[in-house]
Amino acid sequence: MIKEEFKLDNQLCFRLYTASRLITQAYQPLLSEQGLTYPQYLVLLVLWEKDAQPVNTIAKRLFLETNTVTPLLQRMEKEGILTREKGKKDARQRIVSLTQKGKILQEKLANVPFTVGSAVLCESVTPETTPDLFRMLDGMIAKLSNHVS
Amino acid sequence: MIKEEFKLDNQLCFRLYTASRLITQAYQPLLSEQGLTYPQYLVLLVLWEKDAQPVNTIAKRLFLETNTVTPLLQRMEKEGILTREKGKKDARQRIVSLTQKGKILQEKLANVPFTVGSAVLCESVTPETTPDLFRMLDGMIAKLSNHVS
DNA sequence: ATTGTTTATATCGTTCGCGATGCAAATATA
DNA sequence: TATATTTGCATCGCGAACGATATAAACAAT
Repeated sequence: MIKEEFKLDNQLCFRLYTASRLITQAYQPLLSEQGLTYPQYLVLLVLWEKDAQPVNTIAKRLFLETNTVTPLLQRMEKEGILTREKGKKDARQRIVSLTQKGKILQEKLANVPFTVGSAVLCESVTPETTPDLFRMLDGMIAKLSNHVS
Repeated sequence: MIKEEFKLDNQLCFRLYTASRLITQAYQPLLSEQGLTYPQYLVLLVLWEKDAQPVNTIAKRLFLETNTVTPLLQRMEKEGILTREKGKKDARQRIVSLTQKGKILQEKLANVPFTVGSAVLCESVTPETTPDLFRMLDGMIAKLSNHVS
């Protein structure tokens, strides 16, 4: 018999990995209407909160490396969603700013959070239980991201 | 001011996406010692539980598409971890079986679940709270995977 | 038996995610 | 000021994920 700790049904990571992929799939049809992918949507969330940020700041906010974010931003620039301008104070930086098209996308995607939200709600995930879920995920993220840096 | 539902800190999916990536990163150094990636490790978990399964069964167990799993299995076959033999009853199927090398990997990775487990435990994720976490993730996975299929 | 449909995999192209590496600007140090 | 180090970003290569498509075997219906 296989050891308990190797059973797939006992794996936290597999659950997170699967849940993450399946929710992303729930976003996909809504986002692709606007020609977006999920990671690109995350970049938009960051920039809608605060426009004109350097690459590094965006990457850190998303817990990603710059070598992941740079090509992603390049694709979005090619789509006319944002601009990447050389920093004036620090010429090494690239300041990423939304274009008008990028700003307007927020309105076109207004229904996305609600649509996806309702696709997730179930017996065990309700408005009452999500604070607990958020706490646990935030705790893990804090622990794991500190361990690295 | 940005709408609440677009704030990154209110996003469930972003938390899952981040937690999933960060835990996978915790596995990475342990797995790469044996030349494995995390998805390859998941395939091993499936096969250690039950050897000699067709591609489709493995894919379904992992909530993945066969066009993701096939190249993954091909790489593992090249590494001598498993074999992919044409099915005898049904020649369309490819029966995936562990080699001796693949079976022995379980012993070489014996410490992985514990190492990663302790990297995740924190104030809000404890042996007492993980059943709740599992329930919520399982609920979401069930809801989302039914909606698709 | 012929034709059509379904099923099990495989192939291809695009987009991440990230380690490794490179380069130029900024900063620190001698 | 000259040199060394650090920092910010880009490039490259590989391994997933996945949509679209292809191919061959199994099965169904004339």
